[in-house]
Order: sequence, then C-alpha cells, then structure tokens
Amino acid sequence: MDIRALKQEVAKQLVEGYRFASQLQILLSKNPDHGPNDLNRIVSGSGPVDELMAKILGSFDKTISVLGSFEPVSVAVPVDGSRNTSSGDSPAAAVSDGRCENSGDCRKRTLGVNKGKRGCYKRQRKSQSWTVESNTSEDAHAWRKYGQKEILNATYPRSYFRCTHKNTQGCRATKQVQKLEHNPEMFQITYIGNHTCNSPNEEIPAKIEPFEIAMDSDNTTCGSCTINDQIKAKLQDENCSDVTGTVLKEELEVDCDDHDRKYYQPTAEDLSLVWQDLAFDEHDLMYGSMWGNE
DNA sequence: TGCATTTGACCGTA
DNA sequence: TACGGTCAAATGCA
Repeated sequence: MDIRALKQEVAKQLVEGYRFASQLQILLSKNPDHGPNDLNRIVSGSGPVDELMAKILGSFDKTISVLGSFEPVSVAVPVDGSRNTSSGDSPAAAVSDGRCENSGDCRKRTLGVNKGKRGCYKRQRKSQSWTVESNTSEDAHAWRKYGQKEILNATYPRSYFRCTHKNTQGCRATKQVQKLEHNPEMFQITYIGNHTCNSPNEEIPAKIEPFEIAMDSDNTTCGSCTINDQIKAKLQDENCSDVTGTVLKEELEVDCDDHDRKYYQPTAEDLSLVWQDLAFDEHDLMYGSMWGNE
C-alpha cells in the first residue's frame, strides 16, 4: 500500500471520527448545564463528558500524528544543495532548528565564545496561530518556558513557552501566555504552530478544563470559524495552498511547514482546525480533489 | 546531577 | 528605531 492510499484511508477514518465528535459536541451544546439528558448519566466517572471528549479528540491527535509520520522526508529537494532535506522533525534538525540553520545570516558576536550564538535565530512566522482564553495556562501538552517580556501598555508580562519535545523530536510548537487586562484570573493563550511531537495524551490531567476559543466581542462569530478563516486567508496569502512543484513544496516546509500536521489541543474547536488543515494540505498538496471525490 | 525557570542580551520586523 | 520574540548563561529545585 502506498503512502497516498494510507493517507486516504487515515483521512477517511478522520472524516467519520470528526462527524462523531461534532455530533457529540452538538449534544453537549444543547445540554450545556448537563440537564435531564446529561451525558454524565451515560458515562460513568468524574467529568465524563470532558473525559470522553478528551479521549475522542486524543484519538484524532494520535491518528493525525500517524498521518504525519508518513510524510516523506525527502520531498523537499534543495535548490542550491545547501538546505537540509529533512522535514525538520528529526533531533538533528531540532538542534539547529530556528537558529543559525542558514549560517550566512548568523552574525558573530563579540560577547564571548558561547554568547556569540545568542540571539541568532530564525523568528517563527505566525502563519498558523490562534488564540484562546482559559482560566488556566496549562493544557494537555508539556511546555517549557523560555522567556518572559514586559509588553508595552500591558499590565502583565507575556510568557513564552515552547514544546518540551523541541530538542528531542523537533517539535516547533510554541505558545504565549498573558493575563487578561480586565480579568487577571483568565489567561490569553496564543498558540503558534502545531505539535509534531508524539506527546502522549495519557498525560492529560483529568482536572484540566477545556479551552474556550475567544469569542468576538459581539459573540456573533464562533472562534473556530474565525480562526479557520484567518488560517485560510493566511495560507492563501502565503501561497501555501498553491503548491505545484518541488521548489514550492520546499517553501511550504520552510514557511508553512506546520501546516503539514494540523493537530494540537484536544478541543472541538481546535479539531476543526485539524480538519481544516488536513483538507487544505491533502487537497492542495497531494490529491487535488480528494474530498470532492468522496 | 539533571531539568526547569529566570533574566538580560540580541535580533527580526514593522 | 522601538517593540516583541528568542537565545542561552545563570540560577533554582527536586
């Protein structure tokens, strides 16, 4: 079975799974207070609904991870022979990931032997980011704080986190956490990029509450729709959905590489992002009209 | 001792 | 040029 067939099969399974999750979400939305038709009565245990959702979405997470594992690592052919042809997920790539990989841009500093590399990095493009608000800054993934900054005209500093598995698995996911001005109890969390690591969902603490995608001020637009539109627009802006050849594919991996594996937080909203992205990439990169052929 | 966090320095971008 | 994002040495902690 070739990779295309495998991807089609996985994607097909995701279609069904997504539908099921969507139906469950609808049920939940109809019973926000866990009323007479409370799903808690269907599933035993504490916080069964959230737990069930976490399991379902966790399955998506893993499936998409598997899908990502089929990504050919030698697709990107160097134009000038100088660029690493790996997908950037290997540990070796992780070491140089994000900094000094194009050594020509690395200016040597005069701060000492080790300090010479400080600040020599490649800033991650925000081609794929979304913001949520939550009463906790924690989530299902393991993060490592790498910085904190005072932001102009902001009361609270902004903390910067990267995936713990950045070095081991080359995961480029990062997030920024900042307390809300009007509600310090809440955190505004901006996720940038997607996890390419195989962070186990088993580590998800049961007590963690699901995120809420930030609503528009008038609450007329659901966060996922807004985010999807933004991503879609962004992808189009960056020609990420217009990949027709090897060189462009490489550009995609450089500038939009995280689009290849769109999975992240185990929430319904974010799952829609997963879905959106899969549709985008598989459609545009591989099959051309895969979903239309269904 | 190893890993996570803190914090000042540095760089990219608008 | 200022601001924000990232790096990495120093430090803290289990």
